[in-house]
Amino acid sequence: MNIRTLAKTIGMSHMTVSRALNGSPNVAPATRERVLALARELGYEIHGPAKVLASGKTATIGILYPFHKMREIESWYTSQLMHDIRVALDQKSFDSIIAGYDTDTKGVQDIARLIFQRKVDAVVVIGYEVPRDALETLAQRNASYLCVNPPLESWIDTHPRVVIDQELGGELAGRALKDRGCVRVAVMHEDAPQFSHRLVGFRRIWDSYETIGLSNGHYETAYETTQNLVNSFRGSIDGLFVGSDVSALGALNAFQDAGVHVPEEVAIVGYDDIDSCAYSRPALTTVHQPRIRVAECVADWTQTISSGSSSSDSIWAESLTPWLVERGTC
Amino acid sequence: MNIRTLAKTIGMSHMTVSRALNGSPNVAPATRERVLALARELGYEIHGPAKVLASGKTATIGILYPFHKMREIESWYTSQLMHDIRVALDQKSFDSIIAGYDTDTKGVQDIARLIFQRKVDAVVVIGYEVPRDALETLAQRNASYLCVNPPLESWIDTHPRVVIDQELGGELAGRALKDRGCVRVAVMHEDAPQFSHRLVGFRRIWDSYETIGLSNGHYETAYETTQNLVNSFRGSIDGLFVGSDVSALGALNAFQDAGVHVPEEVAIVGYDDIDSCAYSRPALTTVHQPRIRVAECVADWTQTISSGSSSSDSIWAESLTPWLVERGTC
DNA sequence: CTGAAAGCGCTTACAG
DNA sequence: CTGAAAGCGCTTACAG
Repeated sequence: MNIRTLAKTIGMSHMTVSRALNGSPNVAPATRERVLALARELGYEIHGPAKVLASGKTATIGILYPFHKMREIESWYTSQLMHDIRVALDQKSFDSIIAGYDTDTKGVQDIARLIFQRKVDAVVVIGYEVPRDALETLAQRNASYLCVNPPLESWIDTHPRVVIDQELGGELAGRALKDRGCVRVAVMHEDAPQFSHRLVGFRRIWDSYETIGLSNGHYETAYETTQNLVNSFRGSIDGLFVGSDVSALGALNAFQDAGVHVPEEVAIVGYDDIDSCAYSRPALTTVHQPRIRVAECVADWTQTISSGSSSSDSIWAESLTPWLVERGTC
Repeated sequence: MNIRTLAKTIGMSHMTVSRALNGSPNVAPATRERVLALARELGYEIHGPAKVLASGKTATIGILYPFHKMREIESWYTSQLMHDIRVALDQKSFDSIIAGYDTDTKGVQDIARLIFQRKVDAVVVIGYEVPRDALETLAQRNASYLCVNPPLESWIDTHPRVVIDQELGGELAGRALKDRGCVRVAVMHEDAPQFSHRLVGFRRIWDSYETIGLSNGHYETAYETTQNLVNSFRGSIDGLFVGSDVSALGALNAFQDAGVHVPEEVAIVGYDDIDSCAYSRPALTTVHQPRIRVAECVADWTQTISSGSSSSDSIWAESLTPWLVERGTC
């Protein structure tokens, strides 16, 4: 059943049917009613790809996330964020194609593909480690795209984005430790760009701190790293800022399993505010990144796509503020 | 840049270019090389929707999950499962459109839409609460679809599916409690169809048990429910089987916060084996549902789609086995 | 308010 | 192994 046979059985041209189906104002109300009723009755469904080919619009948006992360289910925060975004997009009647990208230069192809192949109207790129080339490619070809939690290098200012203030986040974590009365603190994180920005804020509060590297963001890695260091930590530090909640949970458990009291002997502050922060004992004090607001921003940005105002106008940008969630570990 | 102008600049018909791009064997190797090289050099990208319109294949699959669940981020298990499936599909070169469906009759439209509009070749429907109508609709229209963790009513036998043995799962939980030496146990779960199947298995081990209802699957709900009952539980039960890990974590924390020792006074077994089971203290003993194997099955099933053998042949079906993961709570 | 023409960018037969 | 024709199911101008 296509639009032509539908039109034939109703007894009008397929053009009128098309207009009625698409809610064009140039249709007599009575005509519209008949078309809509018959279409439902006969179970007519529009052929999406044909519509896309003719109209150029897909009503679909790509959500891209750093793939190595998810393969290892390392970042719950990103996982939850993606779903918040998907739901927000759904409410604007966009379907979402979710896909991963490599964070090295190969990722350029991953990121550009969906848009260049016209499978989507626009693309939301999540992550602190987007290959810069990918963004430039998108910009050159005049594609619609939005960076969410992008790298905070200065070149990002040229690209549409929604960012969360990482420096402030680090500052909040540092202040929490300070307010609790800690005097010697450490910072534990993997080697990824977002952490250096958080540390800028952290340093506003703390002149000096010990740094502990993590080879990745897995719970087990943080657990083992902490376990190995627990004796040297004992009495030497009384506060710890961990780059992500999953890692913070690993550190917390390692401390407690070794008989170190949290927060009495060591206070801990995490980052992200994933759901499981509330499940540990003591529950994890952390810096909240406003996922829902990010998703709302993405939905708002959506208005931009159709109006294709990629030209001279100012770059679409939104900056959001994190906040501290005090629970039991600090 | 479309295929015709590409063909023109190479100096051959666009048909030959199409064949070369699609890896048809009926192309001279030398020709293929030239086409591929030029296409890359000129940055040609195929127009997806046009290809779909002409060929009827989208190279995209819909992944559908029960929406009310995710809106409340109630089911981490489902969330993780979806990503496992997406990655498995990605490796077979399918893009994934992820969407939610209502679990009442309205969900029929949600589930059928992507396929009827030809946005996807097939659909993977996740969840214990799929509206039966939706599956019948899909079957009638000869659509390709696969149920993952479907309701285990007998009518499901008519539909392609991958199921996990729920009765066995419940039995494993029951046995774990028994083996630990528990004598009076309770079961705590929300009112959803999968739990009745698990209880069938549980009853193979336990003739009688107390039942505690949960109004939903949120952590807080299980926490509060347990908190309110903790005094009557004390000394009255020594084992608890909770329908999902998130709820089990809530119960565990409520017990411990009230000074009840786990597992000494009350042993707890959860269900799903989500990541955060390992983060609690004691870590949660639970029944593992093999997500990765489910995703592999979905990827295998993918072969079915093209061969369109929906007719007489036997229904595609796969049954997987859960297992117990012993940690600290039982 | 409605319709006939042309075209979106591919692929599927069908010839050669 | 290569090409000219026809068509996939819509929408976008353009007439009326």
